[in-house]
Amino acid sequence: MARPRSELSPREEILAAAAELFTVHGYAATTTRALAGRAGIRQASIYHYFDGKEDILAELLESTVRPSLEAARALAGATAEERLRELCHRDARLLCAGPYNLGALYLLPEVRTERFAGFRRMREELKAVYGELLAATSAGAALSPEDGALRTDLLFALIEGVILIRRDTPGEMAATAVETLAAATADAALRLAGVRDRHLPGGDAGEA
Amino acid sequence: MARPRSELSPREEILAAAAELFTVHGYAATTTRALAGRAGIRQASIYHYFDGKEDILAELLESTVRPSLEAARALAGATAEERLRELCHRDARLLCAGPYNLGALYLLPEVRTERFAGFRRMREELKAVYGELLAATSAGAALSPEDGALRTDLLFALIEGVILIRRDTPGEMAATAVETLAAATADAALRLAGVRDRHLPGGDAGEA
DNA sequence: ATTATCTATAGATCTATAGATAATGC
DNA sequence: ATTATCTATAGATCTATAGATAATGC
Repeated sequence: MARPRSELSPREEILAAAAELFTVHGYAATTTRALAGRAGIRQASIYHYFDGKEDILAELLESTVRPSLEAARALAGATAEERLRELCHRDARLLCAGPYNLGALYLLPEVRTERFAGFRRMREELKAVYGELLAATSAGAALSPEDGALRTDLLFALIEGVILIRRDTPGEMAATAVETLAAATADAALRLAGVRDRHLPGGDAGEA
Repeated sequence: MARPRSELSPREEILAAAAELFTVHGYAATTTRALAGRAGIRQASIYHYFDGKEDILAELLESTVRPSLEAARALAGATAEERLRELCHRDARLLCAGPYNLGALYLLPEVRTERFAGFRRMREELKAVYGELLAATSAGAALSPEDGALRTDLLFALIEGVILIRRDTPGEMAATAVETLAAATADAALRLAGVRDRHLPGGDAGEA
């Protein structure tokens, strides 16, 4: 139709609208009409690009974990401790950067339904990587399998906790604030994991 | 009407139904009809007990943080470290005990609306207690105000992360599982806070 | 011929209120 | 007289589809 009111294709426009409205108001409370309004098209035109409202959320969810999962499989650090820090730092940054709090989509109650099992599986895989890395550290190796699983849950919960922190912060975070939070989260995650910091005897890595 | 189909008054029956349905399906996706059905009454009868659907959620939210907040103001521990552990342990237990994952109500997108400002204020007060306790520990006292605020956010995020952990656990947690998770969460929280465990050189307090 | 878009609407809800009826407590 | 409960429904949506119209790409 050659009416590019912005850089984005209509399909991307719909996804951007959904990213904003689903994260702020939730899935059920966001009508297809509101979505269309924000995307600059008519309500019915959404169905030319998506089979239904659920498909929009599914695409957003998967496009959000996929980069984390792929990055998790290609970590550069030499030791398990270094790779774990790298993973935590990167995920924390992904969660707090960008114009919308996309991680908040994970929190939506609708995500528990069968339709989003694909997303949940990817998220479980990501968590499994955290578990393997933790088990490969000297602190993690000292734990029983049950305690290791428990600590993995807590570690992963802390990373996802960044979503909650961001939700309480109004507006988009500045680039420096993103870095500060990501670094502090990685530090906190390693302390939680029980990894002793070998650089500074005080305990804090202190990248302030 | 003298038809107590259970121990609960109709009003409590409605709140119990809402606790279940709001935590599982969310607020917007739960209809007043579904609520009434679960409570064993007719849809319109809800309005005899509540002014509207929002009031039901508001009551659930406030009745969930209030105990945490009151307990936070009456901690028994002698040192700040002990009181912080006590607070973390108690909140973690409150979040993972009970038949429904009531903490999941905090995650609902609707909670950000003006109607629930009262709840949000109470939650902020609870977080402030965490911040004060952290600052009173030797580890916390060593931090700049900014780093202290950041670490408080992370500490609080970990505690609320228990909600996410529980959400991934099917069914109600057994009493022993609740204790294990609450203790592990408190341990993890203190490591995150930077509090050195003075009892065991290994790092873990280990109340398993 | 296919792709993109729109208007109009079917069909299914949903919240909250109106108004009736019955039980309860003075 | 008040409290509890019900049936019925007004009024407002909401999702998805039908079907028309126009632009695009062979």
